[in-house]
Amino acid sequence: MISLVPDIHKNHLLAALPQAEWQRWLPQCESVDMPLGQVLYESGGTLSHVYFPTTSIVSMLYVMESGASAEIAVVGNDGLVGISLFMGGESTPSRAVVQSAGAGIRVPAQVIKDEFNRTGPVMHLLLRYTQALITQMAQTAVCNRHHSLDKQLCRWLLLSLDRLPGNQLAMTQELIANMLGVRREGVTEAAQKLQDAGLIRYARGHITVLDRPALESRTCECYAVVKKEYDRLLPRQPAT
Amino acid sequence: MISLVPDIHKNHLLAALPQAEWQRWLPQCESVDMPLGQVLYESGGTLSHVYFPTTSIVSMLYVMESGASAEIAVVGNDGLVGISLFMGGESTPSRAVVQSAGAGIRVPAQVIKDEFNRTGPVMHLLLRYTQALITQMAQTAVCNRHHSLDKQLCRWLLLSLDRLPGNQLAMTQELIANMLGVRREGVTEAAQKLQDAGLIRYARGHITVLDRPALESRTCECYAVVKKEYDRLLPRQPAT
DNA sequence: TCAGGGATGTGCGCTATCGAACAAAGTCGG
DNA sequence: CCGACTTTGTTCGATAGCGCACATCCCTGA
Repeated sequence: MISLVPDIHKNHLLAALPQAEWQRWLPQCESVDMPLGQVLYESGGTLSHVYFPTTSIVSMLYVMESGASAEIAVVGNDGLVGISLFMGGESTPSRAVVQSAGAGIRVPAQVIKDEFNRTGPVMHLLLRYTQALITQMAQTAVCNRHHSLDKQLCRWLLLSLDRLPGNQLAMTQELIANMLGVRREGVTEAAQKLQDAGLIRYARGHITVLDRPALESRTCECYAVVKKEYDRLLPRQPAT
Repeated sequence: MISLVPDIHKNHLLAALPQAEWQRWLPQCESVDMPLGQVLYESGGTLSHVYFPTTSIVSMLYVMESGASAEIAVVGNDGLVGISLFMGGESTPSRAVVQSAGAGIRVPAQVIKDEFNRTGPVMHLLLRYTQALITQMAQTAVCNRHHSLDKQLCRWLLLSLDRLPGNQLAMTQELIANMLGVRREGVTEAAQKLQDAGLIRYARGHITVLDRPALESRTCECYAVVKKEYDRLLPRQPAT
């Protein structure tokens, strides 16, 4: 019953599967609301479901003993949250938090494990997605090391934008600072530069991107590396 | 013929496999020398073999347009180089370089793919290893963001040491700087502190760790997080 | 309509790290 | 044993980002 989960094609990963595949587990899918700040899982915790965001964004972030945090990767309508279920580890030392409110589709953990273990197209798609995620994490490490906050903010905006419909995102500077692992004031300053240059407009937790190409020209190479790898590993034409 | 590749048990990943598994592809294994600086694969390049280091260490690093570099993960006798082969991407945007000369075992790409596709214990072990590697990369990102060079150097020394036999490593400060993505002078300074404190001794490319516990107490939480996750995902008792 | 609180703006001293230039010491081949 | 090269040590000014304190602004709800 596709009517049960009309959003299923809004998640690129699900959309990329041959019908025959996802129709099998469609009955197990469930549309869920994902409010800002919701913690999908805690560091070291077990996962009851896998989440496929459709109009939301989820951050994988690591929270240190000191309370400081850093984003490791971002997942939106291009992917899924909970790879450790099929990778075999069952948990990870990071936390998954809804960073931009919206909707998603969730599937019970056992269902995704069973699908994975059929070792067919689903497995290979999930593995390719995992590799794309690995690239994102690797590039985050590089970017954290070498690039200025200004550039990192551009990268972050673009990565988020790519994973949402539209050119807006609801996000305070405070939250962005937590993701990037920097001070809120630093984000204020960097965002101001972008606003002064006419690339974005923001007000009290709402950011609108006005000039995306300019944003791309201001970011570091990291954004392009990640995007290219996602496009390579997960082409958007529907399989079949 | 185990005599062909006597070192096979020196790689923990291989050692963790049930005999029945690796005996199947043992004939395809090949002991190789891995000299310092050898590039196992280039960013975006294809892999002809998968490498299981035994007494060597391999760094996955990303080299930026500017020439600056940063290590993403380190692989030693605990793992393998070339996960993209079975993850389905065939390549990655990073480079794999031998960081500490030694030996390893290599297996033709097709063999590892075939083994993986049997979807048995080999596959699950490789996936769990991949998840451990993911944790390492994630923690690298966090560490790059928040921790001082001093602490990062300790983490790096410990991670390297864990992946080598003995308590020595052959490594110039210049090379370490490339891995950490910092200036060589910074490494000199940090290493001096450690030497003054009697934790290590180094001379022209040779580092001896004298007081490992002290090193562990000086490092950041990142080391323990990674180690714990490796131990959890890849317990050392031989399977079967 | 007014108070309260969330969100953003600003200034200031501080520190880690950078970039560059150069010195000293150890190693190796001839 | 000598010279060239590699490796390590030192200094100095520049700078990005930090931590803190506080000002301002604007939305919301009573």
